Amino acid sequence: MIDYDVLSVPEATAIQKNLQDQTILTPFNGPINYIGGADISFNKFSTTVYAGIVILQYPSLIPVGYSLVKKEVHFPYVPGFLAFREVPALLDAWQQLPVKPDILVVDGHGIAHPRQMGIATHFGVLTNQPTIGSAKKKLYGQFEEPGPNRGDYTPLTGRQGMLLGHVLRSKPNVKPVFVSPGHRTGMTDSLQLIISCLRKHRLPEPTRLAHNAVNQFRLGQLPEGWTALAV
DNA sequence: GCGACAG
DNA sequence: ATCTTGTCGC
Repeated sequence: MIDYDVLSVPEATAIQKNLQDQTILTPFNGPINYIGGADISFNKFSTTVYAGIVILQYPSLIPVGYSLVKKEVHFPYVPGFLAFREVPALLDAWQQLPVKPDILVVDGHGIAHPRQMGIATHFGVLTNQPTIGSAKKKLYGQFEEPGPNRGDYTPLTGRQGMLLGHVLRSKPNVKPVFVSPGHRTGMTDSLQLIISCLRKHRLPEPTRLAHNAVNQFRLGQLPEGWTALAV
């Protein structure tokens, strides 16, 4: 495995281009018993990142456990290269899972990226696992504001009008979220799955719970390692 | 040169 | 991303 911490942006770009043609975007059919949510948290100006993956039952969306890992990172945050900063820690959290979820929702974009290699796609290709990207802000592409009701959505397009994902109104009166396929998932199924994960909040349950977990972990409220919940 | 810019 | 008070709306 390449050491992301010592890469230059040009070298990272070359890696993205290489991983790009390994991406599989066929629709996800398989049944879903467990779905995962992945996110990262860190203190400003610190090189320590707190990564976590939460596992939820599907379709109840009841959390059954979480894998938390602390790691040092030196690759800086550069728009378009988020994966080189967060993927290493997420891989540690992933390997620590006793059982893998059927599909994973990553906080960030999938193919809605300049080179179609957002963090969800990058992580998916490396682990060969089905992933979906769910981001709070646009990185790349054009779109029209979706309607006001929960579930309303509009297409996110790139060069030549290529469909990269969707802009989804996850809740009334809040900014929309950006959904795009990561790896081994398609455009329609990824959008529908995220819609099925919406409850009372702006963010879909997998990433919302992952965000809560890594934040509590960073604040010392939760222990590192794998923790099974009593459900 | 100017605007955009995941976390 | 994180920091951080009050305030508006359902």
